[in-house]
Amino acid sequence: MVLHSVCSMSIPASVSAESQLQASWGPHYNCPDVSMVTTGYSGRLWSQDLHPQYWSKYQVWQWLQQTMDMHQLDATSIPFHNFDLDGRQLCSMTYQDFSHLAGSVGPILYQTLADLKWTGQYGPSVDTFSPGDVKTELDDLPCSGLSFKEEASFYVPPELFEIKTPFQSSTMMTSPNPSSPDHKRSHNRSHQVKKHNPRGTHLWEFIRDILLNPERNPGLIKWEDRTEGVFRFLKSEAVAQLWGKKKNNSSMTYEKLSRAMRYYYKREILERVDGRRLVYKFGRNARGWQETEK
DNA sequence: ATCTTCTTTCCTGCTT
DNA sequence: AAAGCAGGAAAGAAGA
Repeated sequence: MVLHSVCSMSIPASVSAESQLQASWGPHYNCPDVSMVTTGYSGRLWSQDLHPQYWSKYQVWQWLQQTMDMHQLDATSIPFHNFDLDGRQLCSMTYQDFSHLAGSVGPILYQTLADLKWTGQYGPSVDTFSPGDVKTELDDLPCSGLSFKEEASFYVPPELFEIKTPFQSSTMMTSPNPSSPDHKRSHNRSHQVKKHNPRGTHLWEFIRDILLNPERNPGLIKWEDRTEGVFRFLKSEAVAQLWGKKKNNSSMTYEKLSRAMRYYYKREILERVDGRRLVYKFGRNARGWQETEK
């Protein structure tokens, strides 16, 4: 039980390239501490006695993470990099600023911070802003509350590039380098997200997010028909490796990944595309891939 | 403790 | 022949 790792957002001087690759920027991916925080939450979630005004950037991020967690929101639905702010800057943000920077989650963050500023703890906002206020049932899927542009603007499959965001550093510290199958199993699903998406990013979301970031998708997957949601794997094994890396499973292959993909047919997250190798199509239950969500 | 969900792993057979 | 597809079966991991 370690709260230290939670978002040990301080960036250690020696973060290996490998660990960077394993990291991701959101709890969505493996920020183990998140659930710890949730678990340990007992009325007063925020342990800092400091007024928000005096928070460091690190503390701002901690607060962000915990707030998302508390509201059972997927942390991928906000661009953490937009919150590279210290407490003073955070406190000077208006309601509109929050909405602008965090989309549909903005009001929740604004309200939560407002409560915190005036009461020093999480108060009525928890009830005032239930997740249902900003989420629909279908919103259980990450990013679904945002438009394509919004999500594409901030989601960055961390494995695909080496830019280190502050949040990445927090997660990378806690990701052991897997070397054995046993190891991989014991660590990969620890806590990524919560109730509505308990195991963190699903495979189809991982695929979707690669597709939504063509500028950082080095020819792994491409759209065949953007409006119809048809896409094709260009480097099937590379995608599998990335998926494996994300799950701390070094033995992932496209064969196994594709089996998981085929299970999506039944759930209508994917539709079959007959006769075409490596081609899939998003189904009616896949969310967040459309340019303009219906 | 048990159930459920979402994979992961392995497999056989088929198709391209 | 190799790679990919289809889908059954079993099991693991973790949340409810």
